[in-house]
Amino acid sequence: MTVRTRVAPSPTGDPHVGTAYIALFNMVFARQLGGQFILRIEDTDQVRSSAASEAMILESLRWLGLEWDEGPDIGGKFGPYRQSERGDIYQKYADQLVVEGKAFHCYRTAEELDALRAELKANGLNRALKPCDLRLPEEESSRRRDAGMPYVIRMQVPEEEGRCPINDLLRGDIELDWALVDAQILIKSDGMPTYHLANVVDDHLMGITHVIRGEEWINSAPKHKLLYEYFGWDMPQLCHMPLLRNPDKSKLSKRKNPTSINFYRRMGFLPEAVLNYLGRMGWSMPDEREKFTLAEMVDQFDIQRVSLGGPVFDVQKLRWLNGLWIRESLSPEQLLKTLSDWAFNSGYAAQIMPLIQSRLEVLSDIVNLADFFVAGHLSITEEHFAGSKLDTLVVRKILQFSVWRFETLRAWERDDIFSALSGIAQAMDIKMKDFMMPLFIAISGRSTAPSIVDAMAIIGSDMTRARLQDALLVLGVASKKEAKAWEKEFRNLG
RNA sequence: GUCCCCUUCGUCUAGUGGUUAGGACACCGCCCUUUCACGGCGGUAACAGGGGUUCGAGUCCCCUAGGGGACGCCA
Repeated sequence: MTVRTRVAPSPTGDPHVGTAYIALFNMVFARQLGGQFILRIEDTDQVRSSAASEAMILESLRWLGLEWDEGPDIGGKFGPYRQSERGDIYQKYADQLVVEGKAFHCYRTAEELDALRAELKANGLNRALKPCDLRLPEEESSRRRDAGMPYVIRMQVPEEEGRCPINDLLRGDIELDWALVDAQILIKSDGMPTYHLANVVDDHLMGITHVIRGEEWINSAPKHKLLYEYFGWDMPQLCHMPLLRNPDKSKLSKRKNPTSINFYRRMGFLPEAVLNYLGRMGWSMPDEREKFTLAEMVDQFDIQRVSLGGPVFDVQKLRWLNGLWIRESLSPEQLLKTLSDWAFNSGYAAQIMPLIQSRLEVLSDIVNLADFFVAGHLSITEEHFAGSKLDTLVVRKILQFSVWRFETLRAWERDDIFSALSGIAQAMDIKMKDFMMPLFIAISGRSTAPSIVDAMAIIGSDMTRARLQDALLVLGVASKKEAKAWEKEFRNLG
């Protein structure tokens, strides 16, 4: 028996706690039954990730204590489906479907697709785009082909009404409407496979027997099932886990919560505690104990004990559990080692030294100079911003725009951060000195501190974001009306 | 809007036809204590609503409501 999970990379390499959550349940499920657990980087979209961001994600998952098996070599190891090494294996299978009439080339442009969707909607048809919608007159089709226009390979799907039964390990049989299943693209115009094709082909080649994934995938299960049928392959048993939620019950998201494993690591949570907490999301030990190790979870695991309501990720309870781990599972000697491994080591602390050396008169000054490098949330108030020459409204915008800009930053490095910030300052026509003041306060808690851009790079993107958002909370987050206006203004900054 | 999934204290959950509906976080009170924390003891607090089935329903069925998700050349 072989279980797999797929992790989607993010440009900055920040692994989402939701990813770790799913990975944990995959691993525990597989290990309990003595099977293999395979982790694969999901990246058919070359824009999203780099080798560096993938390495970061895997490193974070290892930090948590997750371990996975290599799995069979199907033409490439972990990593993106770079066209040179991987792309062709999917192309082959897609071509096979085309030959068999189970997929077809589609020359429709993005504009045409928009129009077709709008037309369906205008006609009151709640139906996905079907092969018949996409069909072009034969001459037009060949004209585009001869002109060398880009095309995609789409799968054939049933056009008639009907239901597709899907079996879920936790929910039993579910029926979905074929009407909602579109002629899914299998190979994009750049030659890369989509998740749907890669997923099915990979899982088959790797002999995957069970797929545990997030609930958001339920709706695409019919496509996957159909592909298995087209290929004549056995379909793995599906199991959809509930989605982790924000306190407002929406799907756990970066905008409302720190979601990166790296944030919790920087914050000083122990990996054992984080994993323990994730294991309590939607699952409980038979004896209801709150604290348990990964090994204990593996030992006692029963997938049927997963409860289906989407659990709210409660940082307060995670803090309590982490405290329990610190108090009960660490000797004073181990605590010291844990602390130095965390931040008082030559890796982390060494980065700080060049920034503070010129400011130090006596060594004890370090506490006041560098506290914010090891702190989590800072306790700042409105008064901290009193020294700024700028209007509070402008200060709030600076903070918000910075947060938004950082969201699109590809790499979290000093120079990129600096140019992002100076770009905003210039566009807003604010002197760099005045522009940076609120950021100094948000990040360090003071208006005078070592280079704040360096500090941001050191404390990491999630901690930076969290502190900026804390500051925004102090000064007042944008109201709905403001948010709309600000977003427009932000876009126009260029 | 359409389809799918979900619904026990504010939050995480136990519960698989008969329970005073249990535990944990948070909150409140008391004790311990030079303070605070830890720890100990106690308290407030939940079966979304309505219909069935049944001697009996948090547990099974139906309807309604609410929440979430999906409707991409993203995964």
